[in-house]
Amino acid sequence: MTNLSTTSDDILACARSLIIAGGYNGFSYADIAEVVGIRKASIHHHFPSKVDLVRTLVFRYREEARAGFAELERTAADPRDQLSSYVGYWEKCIADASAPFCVCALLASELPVLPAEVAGEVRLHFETLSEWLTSVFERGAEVGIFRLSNPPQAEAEAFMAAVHGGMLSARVHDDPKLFGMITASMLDRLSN
Amino acid sequence: MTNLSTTSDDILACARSLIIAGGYNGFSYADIAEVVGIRKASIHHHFPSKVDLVRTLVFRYREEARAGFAELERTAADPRDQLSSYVGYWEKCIADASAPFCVCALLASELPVLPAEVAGEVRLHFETLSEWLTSVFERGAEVGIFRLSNPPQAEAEAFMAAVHGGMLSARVHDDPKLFGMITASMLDRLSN
DNA sequence: CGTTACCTACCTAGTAGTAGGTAGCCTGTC
DNA sequence: GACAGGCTACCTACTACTAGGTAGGTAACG
Repeated sequence: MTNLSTTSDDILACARSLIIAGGYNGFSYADIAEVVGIRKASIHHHFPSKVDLVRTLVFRYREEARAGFAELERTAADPRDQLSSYVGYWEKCIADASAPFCVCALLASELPVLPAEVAGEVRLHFETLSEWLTSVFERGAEVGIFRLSNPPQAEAEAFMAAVHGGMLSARVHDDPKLFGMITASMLDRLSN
Repeated sequence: MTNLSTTSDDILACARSLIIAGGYNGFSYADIAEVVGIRKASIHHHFPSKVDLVRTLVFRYREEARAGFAELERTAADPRDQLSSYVGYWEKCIADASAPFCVCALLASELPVLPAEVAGEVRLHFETLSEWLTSVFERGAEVGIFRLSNPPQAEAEAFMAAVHGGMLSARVHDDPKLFGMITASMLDRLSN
């Protein structure tokens, strides 16, 4: 049991799901206060400003993602396995509605109106993600598991784009399986 | 010269670019008023509520898109040409920053917090788009121009997802060429 | 004379954020 | 062991400002 209060974690978790639903301007301190069961002013005690809150939130998200990639490097058997574990993770998040969208993908869409500090964190996540995917595609091509018609970086970027666009399509059609269909189609082509 | 005032068109055009930048909750009547050079209250004369404004805007956007697809059906030589004209259109919009994001893709990301009327319009656009893309892929497969490893619908959805995700990546990296790289990678695979 | 397009002036509700207070809990010191 | 000081986590009550929206007036025009 940690000696740190769980309230700030509750605030972060709540803010995360509110951002996933409607982005940076889609929620307020009042919304969080109601869900967490705390007064608006008390949130300012934990996070002086909204920028502090969201910057912290994205920073943690980024660290979690990085840890997830490291975990996949250790556990997954080969590049193909790594990719399908990655999309499988998202399929689960979308299907059980626990996190039906990537926080950073959502924030990225409103990047021009985001406070600079938040925008910077979002950009860093995209770099982390595209670097990891590129390394996976490179390894897959080297080992001969993937047959790529384009440079690994281009394939990785296209794959990443399809994942983010897939989240969007699944949201619009309110159909988690659509995400699976799209990512499966992307994975299929890697060895044909 | 049309006998309709141009002010309401100015308002719509302004709102469109504001939505492209930051979504539904990312702009206000005050923002529009300042750009168009009119008072806030005067916008309510043309569009009683924000929902009216955005619903109208998305409806027109949807009609424009539909007209664009019809145009491509008439002018483009074959399915491959249609797809590359489609992505070429977006490449231009992104490169000259005239409309660096699809209005409906952006609104779709905040779908859960969107007013129902607007959400409905957005969903209709996605249907229009995925139906057209599916028909293009079907025709391409029939004629033998495309060699698909998955059903046309799955390929169309993956293509559409990559286009939307590509806009996101181009925005994050502030690099219009990234969109071209991603879509080129998608097009390449259709005949390999 | 009615309609259109705009205006000023306003309203209510909500926004992020602040000031200042209180209750509980450690911790160091006599 | 008692107690003072400081710290954390919360509170009520507020500020300044912005949001979308309204009431009612005016000037131009067919």
